Amino acid sequence: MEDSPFGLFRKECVALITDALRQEGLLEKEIRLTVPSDSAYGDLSFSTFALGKSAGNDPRLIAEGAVKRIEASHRELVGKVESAGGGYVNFFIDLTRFAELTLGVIGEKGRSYGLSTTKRGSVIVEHTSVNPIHPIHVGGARNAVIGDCLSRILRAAGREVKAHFYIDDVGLQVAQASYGLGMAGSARAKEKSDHFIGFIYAVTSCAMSIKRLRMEIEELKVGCKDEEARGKIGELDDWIGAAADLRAKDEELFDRISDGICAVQDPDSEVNKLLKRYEEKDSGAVKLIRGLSELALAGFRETLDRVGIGFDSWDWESEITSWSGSAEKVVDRLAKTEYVEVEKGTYVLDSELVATKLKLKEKYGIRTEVPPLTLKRSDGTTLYTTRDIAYTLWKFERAEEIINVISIEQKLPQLQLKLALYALGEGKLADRLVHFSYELVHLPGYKMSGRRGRFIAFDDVLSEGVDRAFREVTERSPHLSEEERRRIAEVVGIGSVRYAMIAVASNKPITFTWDRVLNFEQNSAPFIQYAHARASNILAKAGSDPAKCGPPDYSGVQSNYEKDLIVMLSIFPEVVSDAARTLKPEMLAEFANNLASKFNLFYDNIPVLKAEGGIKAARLNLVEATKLVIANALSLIGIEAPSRM
RNA sequence: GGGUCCGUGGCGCAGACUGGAUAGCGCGUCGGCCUUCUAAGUCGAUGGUCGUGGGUUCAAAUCCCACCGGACCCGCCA
Repeated sequence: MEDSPFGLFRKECVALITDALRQEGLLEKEIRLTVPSDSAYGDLSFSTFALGKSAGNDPRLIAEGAVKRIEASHRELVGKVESAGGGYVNFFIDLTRFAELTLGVIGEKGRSYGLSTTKRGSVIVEHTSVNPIHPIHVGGARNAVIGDCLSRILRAAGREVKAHFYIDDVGLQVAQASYGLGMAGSARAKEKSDHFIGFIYAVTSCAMSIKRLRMEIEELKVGCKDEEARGKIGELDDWIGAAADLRAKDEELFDRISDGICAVQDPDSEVNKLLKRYEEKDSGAVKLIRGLSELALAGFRETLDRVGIGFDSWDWESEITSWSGSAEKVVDRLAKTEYVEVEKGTYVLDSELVATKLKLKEKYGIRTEVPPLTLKRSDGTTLYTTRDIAYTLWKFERAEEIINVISIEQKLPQLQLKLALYALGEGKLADRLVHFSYELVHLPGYKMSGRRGRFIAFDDVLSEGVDRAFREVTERSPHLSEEERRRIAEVVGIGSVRYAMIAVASNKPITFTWDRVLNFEQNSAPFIQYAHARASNILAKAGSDPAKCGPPDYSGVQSNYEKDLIVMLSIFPEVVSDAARTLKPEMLAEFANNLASKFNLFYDNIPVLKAEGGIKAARLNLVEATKLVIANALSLIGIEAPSRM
């Protein structure tokens, strides 16, 4: 790994403490330095408590001895060294040299500062992959933003990344929506096409659920099972409520689909037949289902383009898994193993047997029985996870590692997928398959449900964000042209949504509220963008020829404001590699926010344009470097950095 | 019922992988700062037994166990 400026300082500290301890006859095999809780304790520190414990010495004496040795050694970036706290060796940066080094490296590398130059192997990041039956809602938005940020960060860390969108057009839901679309006749989209499909799907699933529940309730009443019937009636009420909301949006279209479904004896079996025909590539089914999927995808592309999310590959499930026969082949291969049973015409993988026989329970932290996985329906069609096994093999022909960004709800099927790979003798692939799971986005008061048409669409969040940003920029910068205010509003509004989606750790649920997502104050994209705009403004006012200030004098850059800023800039490459290693895109958001915060303190306390000569030159370099690193950090989370706001 | 994840001031979060010095930040509330590089900023005040109880350790928000609370999963859906 190439060294960040801070990494060089760390290396020097490690070398100094190693040498000192060796001279004292106390060598630790691994030196671990920590960043102190307070900068009064230095920039890195070493704790001698553990050494004191194992060597039976007083930690304080060890620390004091080490400091004496280090003080006598040659130092480059390390300035002062102190012992403190009864067992710490605290290292302080020599700011003049460190500023020169850090700002020199940033100036030299420019936009590539923070990016790794080492190539580190290929990886497919599969993300978003929203079913083409409704628009991308806020839950899918979280997936899309996380996946896109992961792709950007891994790419920055030297991985050869391909972003893939898996189009699940062989799913039952798509068949259902397509069945409804068939009933809609000549109705065409008046709105964005994926929103239109979302409406069709919700109406269809409502109508079908209501019909099914009514029949089930009848049967239960005939059988005198009143208790169960009451439960179903509650469910039915919920669907009827959803249906009423949908009907209010477009009565004519609603009635056409709803009446159509009422007239059919068994719509569920009709949907299943449609799906079967699609898997068999029947041309009528293909036309209908592909037509619907394309409509939805056109909408997705529009939305994703707007937020700067692009894909290297759009993978049709039908082509890769069903029509190519690869899913069928997976079933055949698995059927030959001892793990698959044929029950009532279905193929079932005994996941539990795979886990126990191949001793995978401990590896995957499984403490209970793993439920079996049905591979094929009794009508011969395949199930999602089965096709996903085939798709996974397909992806492994194209990359060494796979990261699937899929919500936590699919934890079990993702585990079963790995177990299935092991059953196939492809355990090595399973080990290079990562399920990057993230928690759901909840709505306050009700549960999101595409089937009921109850969700908040990503498009609506973006529009609202941009509208609010436009009002904000108009109020603050009325002198800018409308065109420029529109452009800034787009960057700021969308940035704030992206930031909100990425800033919370992915294993924590988010409760969606407009004010939280569209926050323009601290800990938000606009806050960071604003710091960037301020830095840009200083540079613009400084003019194009900073060289006339003379050579930079870094000995004049000694305040804590400047120091904190420089240290922050110097750790950026480490933040990128840590975020890539631990798959934590939120680290970039946090870093950018902290950097902006440090810059604001510097901005309010340290004059730049009014400084003179070499000091002015040094500060201008610092501002330039800050502007650059903010932009670099933001670009890794897909947020643009405007120069005016 | 079983499993997984989460629980940090009134609200929203960071810190937990890799234990270390006084637990950080934002919002909110109250009070300041624009004749000085854009106030989407900033300063001060307010507010926390880090869910509870044990354990390990020189040292626990962090590791282990139990319990409580919430979310999610346990389909011939995805």
